[in-house]
Amino acid sequence: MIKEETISCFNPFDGVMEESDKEEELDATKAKVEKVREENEKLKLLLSTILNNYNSLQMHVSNVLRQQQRASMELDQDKDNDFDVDISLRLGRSEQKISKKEEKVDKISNEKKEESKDKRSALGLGFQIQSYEASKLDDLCRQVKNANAENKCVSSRKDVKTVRNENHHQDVLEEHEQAGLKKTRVCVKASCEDPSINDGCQWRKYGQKTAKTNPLPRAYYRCSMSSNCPVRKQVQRCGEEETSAFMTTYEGNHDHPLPMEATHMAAGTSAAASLLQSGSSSSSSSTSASLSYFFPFHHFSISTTNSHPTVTLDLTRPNYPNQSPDDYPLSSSSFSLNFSSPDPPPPSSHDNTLNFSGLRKQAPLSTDSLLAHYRTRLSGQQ
DNA sequence: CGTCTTTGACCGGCGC
DNA sequence: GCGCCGGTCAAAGACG
Repeated sequence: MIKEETISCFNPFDGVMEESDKEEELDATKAKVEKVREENEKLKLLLSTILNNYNSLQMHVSNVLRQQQRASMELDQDKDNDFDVDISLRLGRSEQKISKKEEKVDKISNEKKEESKDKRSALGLGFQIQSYEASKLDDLCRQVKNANAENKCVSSRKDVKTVRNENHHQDVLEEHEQAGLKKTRVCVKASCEDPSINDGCQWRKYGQKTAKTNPLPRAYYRCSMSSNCPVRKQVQRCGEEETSAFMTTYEGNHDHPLPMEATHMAAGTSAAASLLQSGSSSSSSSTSASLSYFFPFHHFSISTTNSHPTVTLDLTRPNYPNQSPDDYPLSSSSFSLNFSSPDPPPPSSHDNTLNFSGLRKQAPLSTDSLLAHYRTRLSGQQ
């Protein structure tokens, strides 16, 4: 190579020129190489920064998971101790013994949860954060319970006994019945493509009727997760114009454990039922705030129709008053329902209606989306 | 074959 | 007492 160059530079005139050209070329190439090296260093630095960020995020996620595990363990203990207390319409866990069949159902639902967890994220944040939030919900349930207890203490001696009684939710039900009131109902109005909204439970349809007041048929379902579960629900379209909105009415107490997806709704509806039980006087800030926590962006009201004390939760009607971002629930976007329709419902024909305002605004950037964001950046850089 | 849905019949509460 | 109406039952059919 050098020899060839020497030979080619044999011409004394051209040789000087070519030599200086070559040197310039060499310098330019060296400069280019240097630039590329610098860019390479920069890219390396950027990559290491991203990797550091990713690692720290992973650390954060693992911390969250650890906290969640601790919280869910406490949640289980609390459920065993006092979650069953105080709530008349309890769609959640009960004290009754679980049959083998129900255990099987529970196992299956847990397996399904694992599957869906994997689908949501490789790190499984969706489900984990739900259960982390569940511990918070449990705390709020206790707040509702305490608020109810305070109200009861004020009202009468008999009620004081009732509050102290472990099964006082049964007493409250009896009081309702004595007063001519039937079982507590919780209506949930939701926008949904499919009337059989995914509320975490398995339902078996046992009837359909066209009510006089509404030309659209009303479907009757009973819970099929347990053979003796007394919980019923009715599903009815809200009107011809709002074909995507359904009113789902829940009635009764589950006698079996529920999957986590169902306990979210159950905790909220239980809070609603507790609010009802404590009477119209319970429009205290704590109880309404608790309901706002369970159904953060939506409108809810209490009414009594045909002797049925009813809490109506309107998930089609956003309610976004002012609030600080610190008040965001951790994973409000994990709710299983589809809140697509912003249309307000027709004015309620119910009487004795108390309205409460939700306290929370928009869902924060979830950890899932944060991870997705980082993954996109990583894949783009590498 | 088991499970679920459909649908007409039936029952009980309520108002007149 | 009667009729209306909401809710439930249960047989038959559909479906996987």
